[in-house]
Amino acid sequence: MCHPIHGSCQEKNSPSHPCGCSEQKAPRFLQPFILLVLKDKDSYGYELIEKISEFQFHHSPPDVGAIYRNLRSMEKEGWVKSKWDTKGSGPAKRIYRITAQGEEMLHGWAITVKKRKEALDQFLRLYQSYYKKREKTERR
Amino acid sequence: MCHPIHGSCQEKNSPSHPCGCSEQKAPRFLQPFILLVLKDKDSYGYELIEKISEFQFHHSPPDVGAIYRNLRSMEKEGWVKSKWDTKGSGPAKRIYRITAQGEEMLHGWAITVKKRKEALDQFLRLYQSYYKKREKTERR
DNA sequence: GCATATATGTGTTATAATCATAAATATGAA
DNA sequence: TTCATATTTATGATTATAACACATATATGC
Repeated sequence: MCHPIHGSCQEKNSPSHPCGCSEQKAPRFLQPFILLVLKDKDSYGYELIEKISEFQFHHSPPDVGAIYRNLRSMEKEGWVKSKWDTKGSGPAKRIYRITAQGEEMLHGWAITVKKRKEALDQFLRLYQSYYKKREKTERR
Repeated sequence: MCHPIHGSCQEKNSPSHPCGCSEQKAPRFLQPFILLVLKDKDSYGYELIEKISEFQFHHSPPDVGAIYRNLRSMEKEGWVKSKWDTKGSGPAKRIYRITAQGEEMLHGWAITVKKRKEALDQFLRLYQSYYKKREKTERR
């Protein structure tokens, strides 16, 4: 198996593993979404949950635990770094910023995401050739 | 949680669950690919592995165990049905055919796949707006 | 007979998702 | 000033899934 955040990935620098994640069999995409949101602007767990929900990738908001655990392990791997923000109202926030390494990771993820998207396109084209635009009319 | 092949899906007929799978959080797509291939032509485990590999959805062929276990549970659910084929050379093949229920399932999957694809498009558009076509030049 | 290709399966472990809960801090209301 | 609520971070436990490894059976060609 090969998932960088859990450190079990062999041959991280092989040509087929541009970022250590591109060749995963069945990745979920919480990590790259976190990285992409952070690329735009430093943020923290609670806010990330809201922002990622807007992506409609996750019909329901991503799991709270998953967000925090991912952030921590991503920090351990060096893709992001955090500092406490005690300013502002409410409890202190742990603000995350994407690192240079994290951006490298994001580039790798982009390749993975693109491949996946193309496969889904291929699926949909074939599907539509079998059932001409069925889903337009028969949506319950 | 909601994955039909493992039978843990609550409220299968709710409006947000058109096929019992459309609202999954992070589905992998082996099942719909199997169904789509079967829609084209009856097939069996070993052949499905080859055909699905060609989809380049799975950079490496799908797990052998996953294929057979999925086929068995899909049959239990009624999406496909099988019969032994002893004709031809080599060991007997268990030939699968998609059922009417299976096609309903496939329609639901198509909605899921489309949503997922759109989210990935959204990811890629944002990504490319941050790094103008970086992956074209900096591919290692 | 024996290696090999084809074909179907099972067992186990590693990883990830999900659900439940805890705990701390500020805010506003009673 | 106490109490409920919103915000924020976090952990524990359970289940689901993926990945890897292995086992079995049948034909085919040497």
